[in-house]
Amino acid sequence: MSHAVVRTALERALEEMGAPSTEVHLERPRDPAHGDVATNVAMTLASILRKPPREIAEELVRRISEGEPGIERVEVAGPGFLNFHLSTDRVTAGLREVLELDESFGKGTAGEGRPVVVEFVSANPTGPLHLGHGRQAALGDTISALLEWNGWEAYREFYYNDAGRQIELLARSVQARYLEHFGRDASVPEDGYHGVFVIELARAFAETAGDRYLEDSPEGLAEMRRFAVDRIRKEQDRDLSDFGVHFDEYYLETSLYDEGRVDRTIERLRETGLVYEHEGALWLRTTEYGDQKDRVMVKSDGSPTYFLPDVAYHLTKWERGFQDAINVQGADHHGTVDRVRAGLRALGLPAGYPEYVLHQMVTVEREGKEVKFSKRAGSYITLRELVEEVGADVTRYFFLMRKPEAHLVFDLDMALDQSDKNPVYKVQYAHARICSIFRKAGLDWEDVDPEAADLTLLETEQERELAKKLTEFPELIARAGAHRAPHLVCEYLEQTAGQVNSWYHAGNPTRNPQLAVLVDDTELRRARLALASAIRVVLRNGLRLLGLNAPVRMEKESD
RNA sequence: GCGCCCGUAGCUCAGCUGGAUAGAGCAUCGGCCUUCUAAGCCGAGGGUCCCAGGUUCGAGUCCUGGCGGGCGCGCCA
Repeated sequence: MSHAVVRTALERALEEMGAPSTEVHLERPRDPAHGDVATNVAMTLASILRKPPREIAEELVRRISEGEPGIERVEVAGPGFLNFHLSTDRVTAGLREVLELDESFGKGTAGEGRPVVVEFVSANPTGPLHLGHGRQAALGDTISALLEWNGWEAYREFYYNDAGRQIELLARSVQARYLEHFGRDASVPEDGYHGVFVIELARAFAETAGDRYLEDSPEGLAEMRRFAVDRIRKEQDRDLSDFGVHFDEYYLETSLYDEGRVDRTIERLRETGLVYEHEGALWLRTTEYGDQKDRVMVKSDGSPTYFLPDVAYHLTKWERGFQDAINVQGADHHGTVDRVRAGLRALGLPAGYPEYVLHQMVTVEREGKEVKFSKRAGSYITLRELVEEVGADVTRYFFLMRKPEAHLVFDLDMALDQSDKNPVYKVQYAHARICSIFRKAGLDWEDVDPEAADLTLLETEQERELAKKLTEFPELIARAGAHRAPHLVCEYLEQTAGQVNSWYHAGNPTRNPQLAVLVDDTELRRARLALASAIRVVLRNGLRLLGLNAPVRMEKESD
């Protein structure tokens, strides 16, 4: 790539000067006037060489500017920066690579094909998914995609807590509504589930089971539990599927008990010598590994706490061959991180396993005020309600556009706006506009032969900047993947779309026919079509990575 | 009280391994409509980067101490 030219030139010049070998840091200057590539080596070497940075910089310039191919000129600027201006062919040559690689442009190999399990959503089957789950679904799915783009083998996993007390409460809640359905006196437990969906569940259950469970019985409750969990799981699956999220595996907590993994985990922990009894309960000395306090594994009544199956579950990840595991969870669960890791370390797993991406909560605002309405769940807005109102693409993008650890304000007014003010539409429009140029020209993008185009004709500043932006895409994907940061992709797409839209509009034939893609000059037209085609590739790849559509044309929704 | 996260323009937020004059969108203001689609375009104003120290050629970024907000600190899940 273009940076390589500069790097080799710099390294050679430094060697000639007898400078100690250092990491040469190259960066893309924000201001185009500062050239295409810049470096601060002269400044970092100043103290080592005991020379003023500008003096070092000037010597480097003397050694480099002597006819280095691809480098048009080098300048010293500011306190000692070196600014490289590349020749246009060096800047635009990258476009050929974009077109050749097409759907795989942006892919990297950092993961070397290694497997990584990404756990996310992991909602209890006790009600409809809320917005926190939605954010998590978008994050987990996209982080998985980012890892795949960087050469990992991502495995999307959903852990079902189908064994605990919450399930019992759900069953009790359904039972109460069931009795009410038949006109009996009953009330939902105080800490039970009060949403409308419980009434729906009870009614549906009454329709299939009839009135034969009006007497309180273990069998009846078990039937209701099974029925409710099954229904809710199906509903959650449908909501996630409509949101474009699919899992490779649903791991059931009950299976940990059924397969004896929980008991085996206790045994293995006992062998570490970190287990002790206190006031009738069984504890693990997690403080040994940095936890705030020791944790109870088995309560004095003989039942395990949540901690134990959690450790057993994460142990299976390691045993299933995942040396890398990422958990996407709400930040309200961060208290469990240290203890789970401590439990795993006691069993010999490495520190820091698994890795966590903790995200903050979501609030929805309309006209600057928070809205909390919900028809079905009562106290919270469901994912489905939001998706039905603004669409899956907009919902996904909005959940991804902020870094996970920051609180997210979902602006409904902006989400419902179908103009370029809405970042999602802005990016999709940019893509559709480029596609429309090809329609207008009566061409398919496949018809564009990058080899036949003279890309040095793309010499306006706007086109050079655009070409640079497009060729930065792979680097961006690498960084976003390494940081587990989908929001960087959103930011990149929005910036790129802005540049694209402005390039497109500048070439409006009624205003500046000479700047239009479809100019009369055949050679220039060919070059611009190649650029347009490269734009299409990058925008589409970015949108797909985020799990959004890349529409060829935009249909206005009239309502 | 202890731990984690956040604090950047009126609002919502970016800001890479510490770099040049701190950026974007929304909102506001000014100018543009017979289109490679004006649900748009061009331009402008707007800043104590929470505060105080420190590290160094250089700090929004790193360190220490405060302040403000969120979350977590059960033999709950």
